Amino acid sequence: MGSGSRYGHTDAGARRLTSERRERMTEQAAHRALAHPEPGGIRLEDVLHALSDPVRLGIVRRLADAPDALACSAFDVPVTKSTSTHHFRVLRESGVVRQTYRGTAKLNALRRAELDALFPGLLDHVLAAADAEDTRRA
Amino acid sequence: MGSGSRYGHTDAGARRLTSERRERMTEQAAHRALAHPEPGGIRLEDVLHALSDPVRLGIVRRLADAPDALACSAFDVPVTKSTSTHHFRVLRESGVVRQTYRGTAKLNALRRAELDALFPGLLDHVLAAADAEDTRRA
DNA sequence: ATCGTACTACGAAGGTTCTCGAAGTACGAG
DNA sequence: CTCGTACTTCGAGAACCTTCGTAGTACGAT
Repeated sequence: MGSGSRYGHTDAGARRLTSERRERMTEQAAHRALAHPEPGGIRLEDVLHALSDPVRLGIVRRLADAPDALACSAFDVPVTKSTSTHHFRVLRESGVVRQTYRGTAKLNALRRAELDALFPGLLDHVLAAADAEDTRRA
Repeated sequence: MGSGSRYGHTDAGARRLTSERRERMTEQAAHRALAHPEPGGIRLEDVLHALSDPVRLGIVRRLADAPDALACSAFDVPVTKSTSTHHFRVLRESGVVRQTYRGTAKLNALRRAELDALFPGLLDHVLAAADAEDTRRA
């Protein structure tokens, strides 16, 4: 999980996610390993970026209310399967969720404890803010 | 400040900022009015998106430490003037900062009270998270 | 009136993101 | 083994973001 440069010509520009595109599914499934950032490699800006998309924020909110990990198919997202895959990957690579295979399903769990250790209260307040916005607009 | 569609073919896609590009500087300066979203029009996703850029987060952090409003030129951002203008506009249009003219300067102030009313504790926790990340990496 | 400082608008480049459809792989059930 | 379900990869398109340089406007001071 190196850091890829992004946007523009200067080194001071934003840096965000890297993808492990070169790892084919065959191999991924073989050793059942999905690349996750270590806690120390989780960056605030990536987390905020991940949460700034309505589809992904919806996924995270749903996940926060679930007692257990959920398969990708358990979410009612307004996009196709392939787009859904993309969003789950962004969430995983930013460190927001942890994904594990289980049979044909891929389980998703919020990395609550790790995020709380890094950024105390942040996730809860974002979730509360999302709820507050819902209430306000209702 | 309508909402423009963004990305892709479906209506379910993300929606974010609109720009008031058509207002020329002449007119802006004339009636000294910059478009700001009303408190009710501030959206969580826009705020998170605004804060997910390192340049903008830096601006917001500096602003949070300042007792008074600061001119754009008071910030030591690693980009050119025109790029800086862009970032300040994103911050303004997302509702994070309030901008007012004063002579040739444009003063920037965090919309703390309004943001706290909408999303209690969110801004403080993002700022704290940014500090925590700094500390951790030092 | 002229000058300098502060900020803006415009046009463009280059990369990223979100989206889709079609085809493919992995796994468990029958 | 074959089938169905779950998820992925690939290829593509459109919109968007960040960045820049150049040229321009606004305001205060000289």
